[in-house]
Amino acid sequence: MARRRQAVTIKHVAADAGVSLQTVSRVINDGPNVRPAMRERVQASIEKLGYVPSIAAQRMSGAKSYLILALNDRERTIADWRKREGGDWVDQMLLGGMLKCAEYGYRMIIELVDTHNDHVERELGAAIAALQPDGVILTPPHSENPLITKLLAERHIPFARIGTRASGPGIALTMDDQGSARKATQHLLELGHRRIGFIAGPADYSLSGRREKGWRSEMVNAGIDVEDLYAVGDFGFDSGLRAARKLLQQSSPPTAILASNDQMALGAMQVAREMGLSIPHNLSLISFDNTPVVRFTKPPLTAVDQPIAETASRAVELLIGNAKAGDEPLVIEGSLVMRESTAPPARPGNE
Amino acid sequence: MARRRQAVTIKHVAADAGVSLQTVSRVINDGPNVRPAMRERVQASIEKLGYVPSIAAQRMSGAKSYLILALNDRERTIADWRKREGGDWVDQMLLGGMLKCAEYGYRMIIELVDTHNDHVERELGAAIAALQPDGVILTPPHSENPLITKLLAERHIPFARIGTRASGPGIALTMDDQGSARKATQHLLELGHRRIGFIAGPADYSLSGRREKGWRSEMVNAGIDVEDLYAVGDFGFDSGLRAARKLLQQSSPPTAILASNDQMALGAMQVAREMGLSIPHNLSLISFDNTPVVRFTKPPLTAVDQPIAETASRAVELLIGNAKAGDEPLVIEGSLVMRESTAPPARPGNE
DNA sequence: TTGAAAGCGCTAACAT
DNA sequence: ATGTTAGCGCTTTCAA
Repeated sequence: MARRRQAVTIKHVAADAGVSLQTVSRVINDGPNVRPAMRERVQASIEKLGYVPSIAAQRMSGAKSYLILALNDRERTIADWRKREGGDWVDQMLLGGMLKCAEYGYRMIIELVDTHNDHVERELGAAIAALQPDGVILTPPHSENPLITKLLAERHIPFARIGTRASGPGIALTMDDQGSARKATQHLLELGHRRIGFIAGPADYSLSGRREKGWRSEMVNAGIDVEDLYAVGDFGFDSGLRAARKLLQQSSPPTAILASNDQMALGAMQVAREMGLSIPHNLSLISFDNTPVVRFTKPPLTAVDQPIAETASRAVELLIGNAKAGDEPLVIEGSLVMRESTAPPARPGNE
Repeated sequence: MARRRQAVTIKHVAADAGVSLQTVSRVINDGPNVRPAMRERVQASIEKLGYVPSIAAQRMSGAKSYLILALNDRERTIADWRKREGGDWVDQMLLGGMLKCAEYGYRMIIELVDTHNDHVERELGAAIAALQPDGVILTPPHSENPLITKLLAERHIPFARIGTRASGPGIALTMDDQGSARKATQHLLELGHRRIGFIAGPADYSLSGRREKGWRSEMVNAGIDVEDLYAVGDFGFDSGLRAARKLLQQSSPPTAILASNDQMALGAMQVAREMGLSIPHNLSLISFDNTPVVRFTKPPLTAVDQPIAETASRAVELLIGNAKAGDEPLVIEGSLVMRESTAPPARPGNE
């Protein structure tokens, strides 16, 4: 194991520029009290020698680590990767978060941690001790795990909680699930649908509740009785199958369905096909998430886009401190991406 | 900026266990010359205090950084993420690489670098200086960029080159493109196809050549003239469209097509649909890569699976040094995933 | 088998 | 405005 040393250190630069270490350090960190001439001379040496500060050394002397930890649920993430169903949550996090990190000289490290685990604290504690990140991004369901938020708060590590409105320490960011659900429901309403079914996500995700609430409130606003229009799934394809059957195999079935995620929508699609219902002619369908797969179904699905990249990007900015966090949760609006799975109901006003 | 210190350091452990720093260090690193009793005592203190060594400090004193850098092409990766077409290269790298890293206490950091850039060396040099990774994983097209391999070799940083057979410094790993192409072609041959078209990838990817070679050699073996059965694309959907048209709009079109990646296969599918050719009845289709999207097409595509996760995992093992690298490139075999896009030709023996 | 001392590259605190 | 000193947490000499 060759003992590898830094090729060119602050010392080399100092020697080359004929100044003290401290002056070089000041230049690197944009510190005050350096004459422009001096600054330039040092900068020139830095360029010449191709000097880049060692993060490890910077960290050692109490400065920043330039590391942001993105915490994802271990079990779920690995399962998604293995299934290869096209979910791109992690990619979008990287797209938004990692690129924003890079802008400021930070790196993003993905860390997988089990929420349903006695040793969350141990696992997370170990990651923090080893890496000493300058900030942590929590994704659901970690965002609402008190064990995690407590630990982070105690250690005074800045953190962002994505996908939650719950108050508490840390910066809360939400993708406006409720508003998006309203938009989707409105769209269906405007097309003339009255019986709009809803497939909810599992209760242990708070966003499931918010999506449901958005749908429900629009329905109530429109004066529509919501009875028999509600089903629950677990975000999996099979649960979408079951939920859609329940909704569609009744005497007066919905003419449109809003599914709380893409996989359940795929399940609903399958049921429609089995029942000989053509989409969008006999059944309109809108899904949540807008993962890649909805572009390739027949027909392509109208879907609520979750602005994951944008949200991750904002989270990083907030953590790094180049943006100010308010007291209220930061709401990043999603959008409804129109494709070909929605149309007016076949028999307007049917019931 | 609160000057954050390590919560529990090696000193605390030493004090708690009543031994010297050095002894604790030996225990942490499984060093020699520690009596079992001593080791246990120290271990107990470590557990009790929840001590985890600081990577920064370890790195500072010349030890490992426990960081593996995974280098991906910036432009291509970002474009893929933005397109959201379901490519999951990065995810599979993480699945294989990151999990393997975790097994040994390492972390994997994804780094995006432009290959077609005068300052590749600068960019990479900066990342290395800042992070001081213990190993680097190169993905195409970096794997064959001499600027990069040279830099890494000079600095004596262990690195793996994925997707190349080229000799040179570093560990070469390939996913057996040629063998996979042979398998796919054989499968088509066994089904009774003779006129098997091939859509090649762009020439600047060496794997394009290997895939082509596999197809060509099987065809020659079977005594089939390959004329008019070959087209080239650039891995994009549109190029698949063009290539398929060229292949299919001739007097004696192929009864089967092997496309060098999924997106081009999608293009071919579209052309078939336009021409009223049903898959697999009138045209058999096999694609390379097996990204998520091929599960959702109609019909689902038979595809060559690229074992990215497995390859990344092996690369990490080799880099960390828990496996020995041979001189020859390590070949990780892909597999043909059977779905519904292949069948015997409509009129057996047609030409 | 154990411990003490030196130093890794850098920055904060304190001179000058 | 610049330089000097001390120390971060750890590992590697070297000494006992």
